[in-house]
Amino acid sequence: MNIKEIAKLAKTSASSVSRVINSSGYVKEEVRQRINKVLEETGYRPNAFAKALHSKKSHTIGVILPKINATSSGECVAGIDGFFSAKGYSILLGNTHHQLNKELEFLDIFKEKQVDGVIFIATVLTPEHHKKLQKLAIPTVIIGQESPNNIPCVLFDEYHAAKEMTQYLLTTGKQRIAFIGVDESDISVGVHRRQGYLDALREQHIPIDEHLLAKGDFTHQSGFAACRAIFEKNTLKPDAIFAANDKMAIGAMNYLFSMDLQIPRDISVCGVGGGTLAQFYHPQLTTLIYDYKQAGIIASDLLYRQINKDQSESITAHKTWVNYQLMIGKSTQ
Amino acid sequence: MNIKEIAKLAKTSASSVSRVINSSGYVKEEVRQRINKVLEETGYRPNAFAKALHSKKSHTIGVILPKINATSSGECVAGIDGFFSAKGYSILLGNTHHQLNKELEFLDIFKEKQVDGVIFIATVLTPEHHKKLQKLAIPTVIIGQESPNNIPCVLFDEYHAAKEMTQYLLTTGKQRIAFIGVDESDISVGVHRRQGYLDALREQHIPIDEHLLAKGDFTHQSGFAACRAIFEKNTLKPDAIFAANDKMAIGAMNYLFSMDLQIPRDISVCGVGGGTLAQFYHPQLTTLIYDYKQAGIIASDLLYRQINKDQSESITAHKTWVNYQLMIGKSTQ
DNA sequence: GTGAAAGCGCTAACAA
DNA sequence: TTGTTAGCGCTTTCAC
Repeated sequence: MNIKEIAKLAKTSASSVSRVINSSGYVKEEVRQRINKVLEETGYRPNAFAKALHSKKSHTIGVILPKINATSSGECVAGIDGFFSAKGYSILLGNTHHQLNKELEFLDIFKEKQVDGVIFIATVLTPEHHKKLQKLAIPTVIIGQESPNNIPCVLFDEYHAAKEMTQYLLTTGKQRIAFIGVDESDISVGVHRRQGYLDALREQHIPIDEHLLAKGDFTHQSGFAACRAIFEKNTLKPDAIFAANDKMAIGAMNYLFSMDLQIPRDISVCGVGGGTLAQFYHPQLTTLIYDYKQAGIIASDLLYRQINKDQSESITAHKTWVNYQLMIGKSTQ
Repeated sequence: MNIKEIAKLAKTSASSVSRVINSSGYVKEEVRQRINKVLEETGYRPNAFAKALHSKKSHTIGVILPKINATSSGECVAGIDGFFSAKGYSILLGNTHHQLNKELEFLDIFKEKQVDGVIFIATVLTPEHHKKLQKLAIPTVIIGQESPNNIPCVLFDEYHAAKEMTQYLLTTGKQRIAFIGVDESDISVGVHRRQGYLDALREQHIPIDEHLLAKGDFTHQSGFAACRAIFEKNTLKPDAIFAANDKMAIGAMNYLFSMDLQIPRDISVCGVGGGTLAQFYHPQLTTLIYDYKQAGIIASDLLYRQINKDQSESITAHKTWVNYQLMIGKSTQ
């Protein structure tokens, strides 16, 4: 069913039908009613492709993310979707399963599908990414990593958050704080969070003990393993564990439970994230809350303005920071 | 950059460029190389709209779901995405935030955007849904609810799963098993899970005590509240609590902890879901595991076959069941 | 082997 | 007010 057939049924021309659908231009009331009736009866929907082909607007936003079935991504997408669906845009999903080449592929697909903008929930940004992003010339916003080109990005203040968490642990009297981080290729988490931890210790003149540092890969299992490694390596056990995310913190706790240690009586544990896992765990996990949904909304707003920027608009800042919040639970004391 | 410009740069015609891009028809090797070179240099991507306008295929699948930032939906989408992105399709997201009218809206949008198929992760299906689905005439698969039209659906065997869980609780010697369900408008969860529970009790000739039945709305808070209501209403306390999902189970546990009860020593608790929350909770939650990702994959496969059905293909069954698995944790004994 | 031309469904400029 | 017409970028006959 196309616009011409509708026109024929309503005994008028395609243009008039178009005018009625888009409420543009004049159509005599009588004709308008005839057209509306046919529209109603047929349940006709204009073909978005033909429309987009003409308008060069797809009203679609591409979202690239590492893992859709992860809390942070899910929240982010919820925020993006909330913002954009209210504005009449749809979300095209690009789930990379943490494969870098997939990210580049999706940028190509999105280009083909003529998305009006791209939101990139990034983990690792290679020079190749930058080249491609530059070449694409589609409005883009990055969440979670800095970009060297001046693509706007929405960032979590990992450094200060981790520092504040460490400082908090220090104020509770902890002296041997272990840190479970991730690989440095992830700048935000692997580098900045660890640096915040290190600097907090340094400022209190607490020597860094390399044996208290371990690495995981975001999973419970790796948190469990990292915690075990730390315990087996140190005769002088840690009195607190700071994991770079909640899942690893909970993995660590599960190791501690298996060793019959009580939390927080024997040892404090904290993480980063602040999802339902942390909130409803028992004991409730002390964590840093990042509002991922909010990040999604902020990114959407930045993107939307880029897409509809009027000439006079002043240049927006390239970096926007999302606030964090230290949530003190029952897993530290 | 369009195909004509490419043609001009390669000193040939649009047709030949098209032939090279789609490897259809003959092109002299020399010309082919010239074209490929230009393609390479320009990073040209054909406009998917123009293509789709012609082929009537968008290579896009619309997915409608109640809440993207929920474990089950996220897993489902991950499964769908895994299947379809391998086949060269993209996913268009329709996040309804549990608003029924949004579901209908998305069906319209998807129709406009010419999706090749729709996967509907359903919560509640009204007659209006059926009417619309029928009218759309787009290949569709429903996950999680039955459809009266013969739209293929992927179902979780809620009834037998709930029954088996209840039977398990009975074998552990429990006599007063409370049930925290949800509203009956959700047939799968609200009706079938409860029915499984009720029938398991009936078969053991255990009288149903209305005071042991409560309702929540899937949230932790409602699980907490429902559990409190049950405790306050009954002088003879329950010895087990079966919640219709894990979140409510954990809400219930948190109430029990607040009453200084020990789990499972004083009371058993179990849920349905089997995500990370259940798996890594302490004590590990006894639960029914549904493989949502698998459901997504199965649904995708059904949809894919519908889309590319060859005339001779035998009619597929309308209902496909996804297996469940009883995971016995440490929250019951 | 190749290019000109028609057409996919829609919008917008233009003429009536 | 209305209808005719010319594209949007691509694919696909159909002549050459």
